[in-house]
Amino acid sequence: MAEQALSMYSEMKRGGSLHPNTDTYVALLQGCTMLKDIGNGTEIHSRLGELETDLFVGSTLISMYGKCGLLDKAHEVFVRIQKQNVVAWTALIAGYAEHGHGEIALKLYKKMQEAGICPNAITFVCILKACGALRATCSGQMIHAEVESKGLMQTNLFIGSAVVDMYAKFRLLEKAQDVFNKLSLRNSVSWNALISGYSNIRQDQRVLECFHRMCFESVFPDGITFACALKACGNLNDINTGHNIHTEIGERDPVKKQAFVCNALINMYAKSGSLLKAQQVFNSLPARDVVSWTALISGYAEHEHGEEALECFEQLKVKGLVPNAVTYICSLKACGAIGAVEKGEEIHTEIERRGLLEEGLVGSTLVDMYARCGSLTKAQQVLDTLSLRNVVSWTSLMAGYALIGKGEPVFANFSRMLSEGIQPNFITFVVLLNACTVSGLLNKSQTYFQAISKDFGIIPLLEHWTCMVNLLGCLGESINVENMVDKLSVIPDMVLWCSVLGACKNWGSLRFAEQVFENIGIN
DNA sequence: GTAGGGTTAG
Repeated sequence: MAEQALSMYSEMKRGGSLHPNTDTYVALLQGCTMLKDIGNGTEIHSRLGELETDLFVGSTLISMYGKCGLLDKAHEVFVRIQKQNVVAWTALIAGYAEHGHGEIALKLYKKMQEAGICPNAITFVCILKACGALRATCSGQMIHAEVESKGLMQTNLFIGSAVVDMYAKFRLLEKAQDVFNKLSLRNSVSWNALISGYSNIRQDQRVLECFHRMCFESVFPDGITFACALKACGNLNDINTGHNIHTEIGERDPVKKQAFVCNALINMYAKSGSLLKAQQVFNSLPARDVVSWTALISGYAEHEHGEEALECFEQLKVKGLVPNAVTYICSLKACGAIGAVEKGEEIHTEIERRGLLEEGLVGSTLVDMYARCGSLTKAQQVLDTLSLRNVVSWTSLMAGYALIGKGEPVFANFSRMLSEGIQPNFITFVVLLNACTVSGLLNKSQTYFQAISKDFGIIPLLEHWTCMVNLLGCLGESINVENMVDKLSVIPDMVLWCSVLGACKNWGSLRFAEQVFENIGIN
């Protein structure tokens, strides 16, 4: 439709005899908005002349620029409109709300009311969205109360869904669920608002419960519902449900053609380790975007197929696609896993060239890659250049030193990390205790072990006890191992028992080994 | 006749 409108427009320009009216221009600009065709949109705008200030044409222009993220242009048009009504205001607010400028959206909302214009249902939807994105809980609750008092919650499904979505974005899922339960009508959008909320806080079991419940209540899931459900299956390793959903999608024509649904399928199989299925779905796609490739790379990288992951990384570039930050992160993980340091260096150069080093987890993954490959000098260099050094990047570096048997730099970097005001996490302590083991430092390890709870308020976990048992075992402190097992504040798992048995084997403590086997229940 | 909801790779 939109394409047709634009080709009619070309025809009109060629003929030169047609005189489009406001309706024609509104339709044309809507076409450009749908196609995100800002080139044609701007050209049409330049031909408008006086018509630009018409309320209908002007509002459509604001919407077009707003949706395409050209907010300054949207604002300029808004100012030139003679008498802005609620539609013009809302179109402008929507633009800001949709492009991460919730703060401005809220300010405009206030100004609109100061100008004597009352918000309507659509304005509320936009402003609820802005509150959700900003995590503006106070304003959000006030707006919620206002729409409630106007009785809009029960009469307008858009509003009901927007309120559920807002609380979900606040991560107040109990509240979101509460609002949802009180809705008199629910459609796929209200369900999706709730489901995506659970999905974002990784309540994957809840996601699937909602999914089934929704189907039971005869509300048809759409592409977005399927995408959330598949993500949950991947996280839960629930390949059965995932496969059932796959079958269901195959029977639903518009849904199975949506790119993001197909990508969610690839991801589900890849995450659950069904790499063959992931590759099959991938191969069957008519068009593959960078997300499809990245989902596949991630699957290979996480399941010990580093070579395949890097092969995909090359292929995607051959196809003319541009890797993004997530693609680099997954590919670097593959390099770290198989020790492909040269490939890692190549990717590093690419990241620097494209200015992506500070994006998300790119920097810490790069440190981790060098550390795993044993290139500690490079790892240290990268860490030093990062403007934001977090606990993950510090710990990765320290783990790398421990891995090659160097304890001293682990302790030195730990001090530097603390002096920068970064708090260690439980993995940091695992690394520190391992460093004590490789350096044979019993006293130091005991100091760190005590510091876990005393200075940092973390309860020592299984992993920390295992480190201590390993250390005592290495040093031949068999009596201390026995004492430690008596004092455990955690329920031992097989990993810990194996460490204990390792210590027994080192020092020939057959008697204690027999006790261990009794404990595990093997005689 | 102009403005509005939920989504995939880390």
